[in-house]
Amino acid sequence: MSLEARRFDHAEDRVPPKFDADWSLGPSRKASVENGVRGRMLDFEARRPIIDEAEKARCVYRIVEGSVMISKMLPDGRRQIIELLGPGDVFGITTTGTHQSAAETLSPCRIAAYERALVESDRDLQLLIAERMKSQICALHDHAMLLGRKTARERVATFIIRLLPGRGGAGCRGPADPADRSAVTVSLTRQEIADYLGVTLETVSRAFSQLKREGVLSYGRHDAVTVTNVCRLCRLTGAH
Amino acid sequence: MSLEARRFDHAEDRVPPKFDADWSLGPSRKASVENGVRGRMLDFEARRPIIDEAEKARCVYRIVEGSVMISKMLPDGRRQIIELLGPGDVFGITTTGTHQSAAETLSPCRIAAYERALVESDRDLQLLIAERMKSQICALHDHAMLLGRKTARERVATFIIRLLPGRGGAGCRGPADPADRSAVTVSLTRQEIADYLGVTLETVSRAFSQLKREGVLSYGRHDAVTVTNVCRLCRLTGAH
DNA sequence: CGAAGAATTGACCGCATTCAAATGCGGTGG
DNA sequence: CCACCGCATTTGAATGCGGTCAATTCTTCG
Repeated sequence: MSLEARRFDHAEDRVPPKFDADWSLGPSRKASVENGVRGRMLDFEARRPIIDEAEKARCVYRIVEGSVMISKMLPDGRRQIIELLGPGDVFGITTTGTHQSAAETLSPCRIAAYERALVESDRDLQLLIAERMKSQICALHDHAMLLGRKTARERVATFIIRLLPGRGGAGCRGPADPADRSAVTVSLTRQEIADYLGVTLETVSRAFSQLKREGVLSYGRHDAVTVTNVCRLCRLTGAH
Repeated sequence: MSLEARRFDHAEDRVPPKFDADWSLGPSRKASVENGVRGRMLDFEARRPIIDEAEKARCVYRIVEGSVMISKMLPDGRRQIIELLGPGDVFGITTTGTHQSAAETLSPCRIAAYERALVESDRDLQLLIAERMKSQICALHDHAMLLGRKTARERVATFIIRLLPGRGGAGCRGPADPADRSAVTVSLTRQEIADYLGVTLETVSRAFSQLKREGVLSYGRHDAVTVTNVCRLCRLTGAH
């Protein structure tokens, strides 16, 4: 159970997003929204706020490129990172007129912003968004299991496995290659990983160190990790 | 962090659902799906499994009446209850062809089951489902915050507040009525509450007892709780 | 009334948090 | 190139919240 009340405010170095006027509203086309994107296109640098918690909800957003984190804070400063999103994922969805969580870029991003009115009038867009919501719901389910029932070690193992595209899920059945290595870039700080996994940054650091000591991971720079034994890591996630 | 590996199998007393042949497929009508419900109508008694984890996904479900819990289990028996759902909520959504979580009724239920093929061909239905997915995503976000960052006491307080319809959210600003009581029925066992909140049943029990001792709650039978002081309880949730 | 299951309560333990200090790394300017 | 600074990370030691194990009480139901 985490009680740390450390405060976070990246907000002080807030910068207005530089966005191209690349938007083509026009009459609703039947054609896929994938290609000719309606709505504004926004470009952000890494670590820029996109949505503030409690901000008035104007748009729904869809990531074209880059990664974004969605988070919430309690009044005393405890933060939980709710989702880590990548290309295709949507955010800024709310049932009230107000956003209930904050969004911030983790890497340079290209993001499509759809006015709420536009979304409401465009069924193709609604379905595009709905489709992606489904997979995000599944991810939220998995994450609830992690947050509610997994040990710190299992959380970290699960986190790293998720960074390996295509591994850990359906691809990781049985003890495949014993000496099976794979490099990943961890673009989050220990604090952010901790806030995502519902533990403290010290606990995350200890888990990384232990996995390194045990020969499951190896890394020099903190963000360039090599998973030395994918299958062993997989068995540490609690899910297998 | 929870490590208990108690096993749950309500499944042994499985009973085939008695469902009326109340379905009216017919050609897709523009009219709201709310009234003339397409798809099968199923009736369940309380505590009946609807979906098994890892079951092949045939249908998407929508609750007409009653309440349902969605859960997941780790191989060693740790269980997490992911969502508690009521009328209007949808479940059985998955991106793969397989369900990734189990569903079980908590009360007698009337549930609409839509064949996946039907859903894919019916845009009105897709939008109806999408609309509800939005609010469920928001609930999942809130729950992630609870699971990741709140203390046991705060979790229980939050849980009880959520049972009070219309309270705790937008309705609970400022110290309103000081002596403000409200009765609720807790239809979950302590074990289920625990699995929902990511703690043990003993911890839930202790939290209830403490709240009772402090005069925030009062109850004789375990499931008929009166919140003696709603606002005080609200302040214990960590969200205010 | 008695049995079975749920809930409560107590005692002890352990994992993760908390507090604190040391180390490592990247950037900046002399 | 190196010294220095700021920040993230690592590591250590102590504390405490919630988990675990176990015994008791309460409730329901046959």
